[in-house]
Amino acid sequence: MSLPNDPLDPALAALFRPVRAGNALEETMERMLQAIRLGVVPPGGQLPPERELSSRLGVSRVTLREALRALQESGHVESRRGRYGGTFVRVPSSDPLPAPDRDAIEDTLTLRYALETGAAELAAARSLPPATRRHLRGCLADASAAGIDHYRRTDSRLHLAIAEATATPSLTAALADVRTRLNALLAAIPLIPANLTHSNAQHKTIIDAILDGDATAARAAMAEHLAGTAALLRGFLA
Amino acid sequence: MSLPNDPLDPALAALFRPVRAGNALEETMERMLQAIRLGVVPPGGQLPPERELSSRLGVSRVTLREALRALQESGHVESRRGRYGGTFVRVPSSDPLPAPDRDAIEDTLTLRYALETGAAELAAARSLPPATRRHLRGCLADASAAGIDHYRRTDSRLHLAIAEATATPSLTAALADVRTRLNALLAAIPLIPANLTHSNAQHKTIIDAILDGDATAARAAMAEHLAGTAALLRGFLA
DNA sequence: CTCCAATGGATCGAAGGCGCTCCATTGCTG
DNA sequence: CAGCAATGGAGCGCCTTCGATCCATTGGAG
Repeated sequence: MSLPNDPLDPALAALFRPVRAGNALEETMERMLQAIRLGVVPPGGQLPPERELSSRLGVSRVTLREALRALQESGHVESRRGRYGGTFVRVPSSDPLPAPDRDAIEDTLTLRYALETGAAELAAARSLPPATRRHLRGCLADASAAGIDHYRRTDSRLHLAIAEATATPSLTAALADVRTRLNALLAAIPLIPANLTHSNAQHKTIIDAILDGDATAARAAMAEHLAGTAALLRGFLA
Repeated sequence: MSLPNDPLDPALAALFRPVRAGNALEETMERMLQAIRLGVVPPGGQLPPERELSSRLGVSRVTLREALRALQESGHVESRRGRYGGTFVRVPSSDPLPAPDRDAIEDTLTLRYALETGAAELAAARSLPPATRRHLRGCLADASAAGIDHYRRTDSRLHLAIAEATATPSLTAALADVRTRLNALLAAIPLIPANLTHSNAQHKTIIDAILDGDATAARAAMAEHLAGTAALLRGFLA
């Protein structure tokens, strides 16, 4: 009649995980940093007005402003008052991220594999509207043209664009999360020009397959692309 | 220098989504209901002690107890005091779930496709420990033996077991979430014996492929299995 | 029979977060 | 040059949630 609660069924552990990601303030800061680090809001770019942001994040304006004030003091953003004022992203900001442990690395890489290969396949299987096709090509061009400074930001945007192409908000959100975790890992290893060239070629293969509507090829190309990054990370962080 | 915030970049929407799932109390209730509905804690089974649960859920005991009291009044659980007391799951409880809209259906089914096919492939690609192999066979047998009353619970457990077999906590958690959303959809359509037989055959194919270590076959079998459910749902809820 | 350990039950003060309202600044518009 | 609109800045009272502590109940252990 009673369960063996000692080793605790892994299914239970999955369901009885923490309900809230902790402090609302910290979580808000984390989100804003995500947007900056992923390059979704580029350096110099303007964040949405506080009233809109707080509403989107489901957080009071008071809390949002506390988060923004902290980011201001840490030099990530800058606020200007008055009409046509706003909050702006300041620097490319190379913040040191905490080094994750081995289990967390495998967890991140495995979840990433499932989500990104799935997204690539699904994007290829859909009939993409012209605007989406343009966006994909644009992100690909940006990533190819990016020097070492902007590479990871444009790379993140390209991968996010693929997720968006599936028109599945949950999938995009999940992938944005895992991407943030991945960037935390990538921050700990050097960016080698040879890898960059290699990645660009793979990106082109992936996007071509998606635009061609070849789901199998898109999945395979993505899998190969991810394997490269995964091997690199395991090598540096093992 | 400023962003086109009007239609709002979908990537921004993905990042600037709500920080907290709302009320801590409601979220806690939802989690407990998940555990009950997914059959992770079977009818008559005992929940972990309040102190442990509140700690796992990252919620104060006060809040957890409020949630439990609500579930008690709705007849889902029952509490007994004293040593060897505890909180126990009461009935199979057929609660009516709110009907989701069309976009939510596609969102759920698409995310599910990405996660479940990924999980099947990854589980097959791993070298599974004996205990995991046994667990998979056990869940398969339970689902096959289950009558119409217990089918969806055992089915949920089987799919969760596949996710657990990947040894990737994030993936298991994500899949548990999407499964809950799926069950909300399934609750709105009838369970047809013919589908049940068909599903059981597909389950066997999937598990066999996983135990054989045939990743490609596992993915394909899972994709076919999901297509059946998806078509059924689209048919009934379109 | 007594004690004890494990569980649920209850209360209180402190902190976090929210909704609301009003203020301050700025630059375009007429 | 005066007004206005859009933005950031700041304060107040309320509700939720938390952490800690103590109480109540129960059944086995000694």
